[in-house]
Amino acid sequence: MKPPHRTSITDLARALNLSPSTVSRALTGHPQVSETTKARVRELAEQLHFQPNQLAAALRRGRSTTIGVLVPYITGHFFPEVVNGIAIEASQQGYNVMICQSNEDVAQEKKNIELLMNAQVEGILVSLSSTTQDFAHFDAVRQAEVGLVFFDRIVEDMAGPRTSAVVLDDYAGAYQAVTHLIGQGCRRIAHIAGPLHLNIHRNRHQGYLDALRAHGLEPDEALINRQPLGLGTGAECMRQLLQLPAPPDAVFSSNDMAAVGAMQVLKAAGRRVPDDVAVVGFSNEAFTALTEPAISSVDQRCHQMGRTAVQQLLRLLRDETPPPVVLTPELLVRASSQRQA
Amino acid sequence: MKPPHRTSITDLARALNLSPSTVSRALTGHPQVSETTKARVRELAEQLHFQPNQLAAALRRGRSTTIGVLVPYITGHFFPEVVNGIAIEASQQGYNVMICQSNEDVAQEKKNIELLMNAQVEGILVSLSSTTQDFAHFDAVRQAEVGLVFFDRIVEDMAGPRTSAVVLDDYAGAYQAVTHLIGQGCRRIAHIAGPLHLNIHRNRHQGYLDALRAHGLEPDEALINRQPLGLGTGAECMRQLLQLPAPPDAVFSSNDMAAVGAMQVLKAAGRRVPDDVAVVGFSNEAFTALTEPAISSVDQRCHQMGRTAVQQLLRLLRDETPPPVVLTPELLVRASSQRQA
DNA sequence: TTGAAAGCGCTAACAA
DNA sequence: TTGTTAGCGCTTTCAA
Repeated sequence: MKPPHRTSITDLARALNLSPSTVSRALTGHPQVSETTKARVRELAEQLHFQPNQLAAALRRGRSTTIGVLVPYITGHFFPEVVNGIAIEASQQGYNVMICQSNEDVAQEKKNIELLMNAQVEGILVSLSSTTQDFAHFDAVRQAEVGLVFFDRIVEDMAGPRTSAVVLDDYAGAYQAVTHLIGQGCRRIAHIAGPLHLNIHRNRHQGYLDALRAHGLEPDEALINRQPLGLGTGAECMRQLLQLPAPPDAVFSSNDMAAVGAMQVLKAAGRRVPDDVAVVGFSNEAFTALTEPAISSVDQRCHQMGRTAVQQLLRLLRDETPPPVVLTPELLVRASSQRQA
Repeated sequence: MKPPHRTSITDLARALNLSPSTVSRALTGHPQVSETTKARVRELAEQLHFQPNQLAAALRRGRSTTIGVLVPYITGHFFPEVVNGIAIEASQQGYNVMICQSNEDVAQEKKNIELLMNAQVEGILVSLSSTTQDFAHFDAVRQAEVGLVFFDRIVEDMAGPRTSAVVLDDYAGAYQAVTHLIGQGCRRIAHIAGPLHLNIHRNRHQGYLDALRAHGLEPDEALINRQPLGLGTGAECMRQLLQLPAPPDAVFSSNDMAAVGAMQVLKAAGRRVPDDVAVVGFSNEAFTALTEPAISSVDQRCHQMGRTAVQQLLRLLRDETPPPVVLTPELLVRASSQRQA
């Protein structure tokens, strides 16, 4: 069995009676190489389907042109969209992308960070696993002169060399959503808030509170629920709300799944959405457009977030120190919160 | 500014008064190294946070332990789920994953294949772009002794060295779905089939026809629609079906989006689902569980497909010649097709 | 404008 | 059990 020989620069050099260095230079378009030589080299390379060995080049240069991405998981709506943005921007900038998932597990997160470091990536884009409390594994990254950009789920107080972040302005999104509901005439707006130890939920909750107060409405603790967010809990929560002496005339949910659950209960109870109770969710999941009525939701600019994360990383690699980027979300008004004029 | 020196095997060797080879062997658990030396090496490696340079190792070994994945896009439901399966299996088998998307464009597909080859991947898992007609760019892959596994969207007649495939048995999925509808008492079953030039749609269509005939029902051309599948076309198609002299008592749609469209029209027209008209979709998209009623659908075993693709690749790399794998889909019966007993 | 030589960090014969 | 040596394929001084 003959060795699986892929054509190398040395091969080209031999065939053309040139030195490897010249061939290498010709291929990378070095200005000091004569046009004729360049032409000869390129022609042969083309003809033999020559593919340069990135590994060798990277080893020699000390630059891999690869960036690592570490997300809690790659399914659902949000992360695939962000990763899509990352992939597109990275490819435009001439970088490859290596993707890992932590499955919301710190141990795997740690392992994956090592893996990416071993692969000699030039930078890492991370969205933290929900179980991450200790951040020591990221120190190693920065010591190794590898860029680090957190997105969406970030380490709050992690200013540091070669580190930046991209987040969504959850506060503004919630504020927009609630302001919109008030504009539709709603006065008792419930909030399915999610567990407040997560910063995204905390910020959305604050946006909710501030929007109410800014319009002269006093938040009512009875209208606020802090259960984990899911279809079932959204439904359960709505049932409780309907039994209040003064039930709400709107619901702002911190995620879309819970909003669906709430809406199903409303419909089953014979309440009209949006006329009796208006509903707004958060994340702009694909299914929000498919329920009946379609659910208004806050779009998280996933794609933009991915692109921005890559851009931040490239700035870090140029030794700039870009401040964290905060993206402004966009409220998409659909039937669930649009009352007749 | 001091050079960004990451600890190397040579460093460890110097510090321990050993040769690099011994250190290397100790690190990889070579049996011929004394336990004491191993312990010393490991301890120092730990202490200095030593991370081996994969690039160098891969170059030397001629094996990158990286596999490439090329999909039309990484958003939506199907591909992220498959990629998830790939990532998990690959990681378990000690491989890294490099992901590219073709955006349904042959040119990008070609470019990405080259990119992956340059990165010296050991194998590539591909789902074809819908515009791919010419397959020359894949010949190069196999000539380079790189494994090639097609999944979902495959090259039909591409038997070849170091090549395999994983697909879903679309025919069986459709057959199951239609048989189920017949079992629910449906007799005039419409089919939103999608354009039949795509093999997946063709196979599902055939499954539909055969299931009908197997139960003594003659297919009615008036009940079959071949428009591209979307929310709008599903709705449009349903409107037409309702105007037939003998409208259908069930709809089997080749995808879930069109099923939602059809169901919205049914509800708007005051038909009860499933009692007047039962509905079954295909793909088990997340939103099928969220509509009202929830839509029965055929699950495509995305996760399994990803894992299997990796397994097939590893077999190819062991010089086996595994036959293509055909996965059997699973019908998930939900409210949209479940009539009272 | 081109070539010679060295070396990125690692591993694997072969030797001792 | 450990060390010596060579080289994976590429880039990059330095010299011609």
